[in-house]
Amino acid sequence: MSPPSRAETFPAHTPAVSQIFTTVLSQGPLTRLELSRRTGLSPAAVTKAVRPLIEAGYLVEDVAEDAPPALGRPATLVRVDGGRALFIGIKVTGDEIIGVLTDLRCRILVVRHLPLPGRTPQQVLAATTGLVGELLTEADGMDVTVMGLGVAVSGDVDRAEGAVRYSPFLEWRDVPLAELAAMATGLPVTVDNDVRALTVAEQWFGAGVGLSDFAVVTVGAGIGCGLVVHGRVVAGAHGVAGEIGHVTVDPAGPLCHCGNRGCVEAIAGDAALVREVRAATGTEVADAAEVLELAHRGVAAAREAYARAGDAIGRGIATVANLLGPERVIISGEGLAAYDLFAEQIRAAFHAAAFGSAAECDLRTRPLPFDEWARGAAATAIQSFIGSEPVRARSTP
Amino acid sequence: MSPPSRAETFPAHTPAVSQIFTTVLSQGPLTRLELSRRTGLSPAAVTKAVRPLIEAGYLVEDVAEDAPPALGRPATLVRVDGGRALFIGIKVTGDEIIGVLTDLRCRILVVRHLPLPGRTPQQVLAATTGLVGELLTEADGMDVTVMGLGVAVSGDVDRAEGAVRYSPFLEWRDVPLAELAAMATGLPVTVDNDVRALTVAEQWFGAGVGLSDFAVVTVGAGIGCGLVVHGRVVAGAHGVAGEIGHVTVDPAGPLCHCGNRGCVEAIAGDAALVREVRAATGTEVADAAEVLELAHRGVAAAREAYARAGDAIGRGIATVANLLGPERVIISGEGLAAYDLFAEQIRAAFHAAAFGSAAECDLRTRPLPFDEWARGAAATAIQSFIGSEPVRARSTP
DNA sequence: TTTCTTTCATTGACAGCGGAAAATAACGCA
DNA sequence: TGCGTTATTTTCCGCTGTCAATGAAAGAAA
Repeated sequence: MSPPSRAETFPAHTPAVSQIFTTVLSQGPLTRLELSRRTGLSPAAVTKAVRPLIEAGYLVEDVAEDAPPALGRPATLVRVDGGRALFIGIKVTGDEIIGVLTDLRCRILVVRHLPLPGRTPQQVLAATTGLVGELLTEADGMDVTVMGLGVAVSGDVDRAEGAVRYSPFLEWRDVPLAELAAMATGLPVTVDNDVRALTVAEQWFGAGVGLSDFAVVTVGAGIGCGLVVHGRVVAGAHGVAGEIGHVTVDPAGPLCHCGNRGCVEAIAGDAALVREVRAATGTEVADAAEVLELAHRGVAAAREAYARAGDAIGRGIATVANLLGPERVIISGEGLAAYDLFAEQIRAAFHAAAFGSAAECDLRTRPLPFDEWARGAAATAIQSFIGSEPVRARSTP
Repeated sequence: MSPPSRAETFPAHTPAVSQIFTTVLSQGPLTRLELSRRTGLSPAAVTKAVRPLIEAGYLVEDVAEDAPPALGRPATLVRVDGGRALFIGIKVTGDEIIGVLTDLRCRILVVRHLPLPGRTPQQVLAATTGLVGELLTEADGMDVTVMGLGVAVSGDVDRAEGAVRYSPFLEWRDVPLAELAAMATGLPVTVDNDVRALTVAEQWFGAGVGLSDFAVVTVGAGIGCGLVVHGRVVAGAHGVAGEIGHVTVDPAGPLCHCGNRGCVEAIAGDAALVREVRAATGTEVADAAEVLELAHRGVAAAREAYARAGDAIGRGIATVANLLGPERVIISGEGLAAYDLFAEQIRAAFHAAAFGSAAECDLRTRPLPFDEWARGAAATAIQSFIGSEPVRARSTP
């Protein structure tokens, strides 16, 4: 039972309050004066924005422990009370759904997997509802309310409407998933594309904190990319963006399922690795994990496949860097388990193909447990909860 | 002599005033109510924002001429008084500078060309000062003040600082051009990259009006690209962005001056066209104009060169569309004179390589007289004058 | 101990922006 | 002349963030 004096909603969604909270959330404990510097608000405005957040229990004060003996009044730190609210994130894949229970700081508390009986909206919705129920039961013991549910799905997703426009993988068209899930669970629901959700998580809680222009590249079964430009995740006018997987790197390369030749994904995706090793060795290879094992055992065909994959990924990243000039590119995804096998190739290809000072972009890798996809979904729920949705009038800015 | 009651500075740079003025400037004459709808402001706020703009003479009222007999009080249109202020735009090329005198609506009034005696900052500055002087003389007869000077230079330009970081073409490094030009001319000066300047012009006065996500691709000696994402021109963290010319479309293609193979520019730039035709026919070919003539006369080698160029450009545009999902791509540049020769190839290659609904992007061509580059420079000066510079605090948005 | 100095934080008066609602204006039409 | 209708303006009001001064909490100096 939470203290009755605390309202269960977030304080007013005024710009300053949202901005202050978001800054504390992503940039760790900060003093008010430091907040003032980072946000450009006056110290007075910071005080006024912090107060309701502390009263509502979302922020707490904290004395700096390892404070070096400094002159003047010691600063009090302000940090987010992660335990103040809980969120659930769900990632839908082809054969299972993964759910996480996180706190307000998007730290994973519980992970649950559930196999999918099928891929129809009804089946996925039923499984989601079940998994959410399990996680809610877990949350019951924690005396804190679950404030939102985020769902991440691959494909063309309209986040504002909470609808899946088209998901080739699930074979869905125009499914109002947010509405359905909200009805079934009673929670506020956000639905977003999986790569974009992961990008939000990186932007707020990961390697993208404090950056206004960066990219996340995921390597795995497919090759995906989330872009942050001018501090906002790029959604694309037609729901498609960040399709680095279908950037052509070699028009004479292997055929891709999209119909073209030499897409990054057709060279560096899991299926491509398996196919290449199969063709080169003549032996049956089951999956990417086996290719990885062969490569680590020193099998030349497998190592070469990884080298080609690294080259394609590096070129793809260079294309992103040449077009957008991001400060950083975060390379992640399940395929990163094999990072030692393509690291060198990625960097070499990137530096060869990056134009001018685009090469100064910081390439950084982050291991990505599969759960992180679900965490990304939770991050979108947190974003929505604290009301920092990007909304703008329809005029020329 | 301008009326003494009119202040020579723009009314307060409050958000609403800037937004209203920008909207009227780019979306033509509008009624106040329509402005309210387009900006999301209340009708009252529109009235209050419009008044000081009218008092200062930047906006004027206008009765709708072709008004269909409608019910109720007839609306009064509000439009920008182009004659209220003048601006000068300068484009620096390798061997000459081009200057335009424009009105507040960025309509070109006078064009002047001046050959460059050399490329040192001193020489370019002297020529610029001279050309600005000539244009100021022209302006003298118009009884209106020149309010700003914009300079467009190719290369890595830091617009905020008004400095040219690195221009390979001019062989400049860290030239504080804005400061120098301001000293020499006494005008407020903006300095920006040439393609970005052109993009600003399209965003406010051209085919990008009302769009928050689009791209401008310029075809000519080089292949350039300006990107608008989330309503703002992309500058790139390291000063480089939009380098579509150095996106690889064929790793086995011709060597590019950037050191790589098969860049768009290495296939579709003027130099590439000349080189290919020269190699195929064995005859001497002077420049791109001659290639164009040969192609129009039906010479196969020339037509094929254009076909390959169109293919490369189409693939490059598809890459942009796959990554960013723009609503529209505006194809422009001097090379567009040969558009009939590559139109088909551009579209075919684009549609083949665009992934999913990225193909819904609207490809549109705009002829670009060379003067337009200078007009772009003037557009940056106008933008700066009316104070809609994108400024944001350094926190996570 | 007392008093400075320094830095962090808060307060309270205040200005200005933008919103809501009501009033006003300018028509066609009966 | 009134009435309905749409556009615009006015009036008032709340809210947000700034400014300038004040308070708070240390260490340093006297």
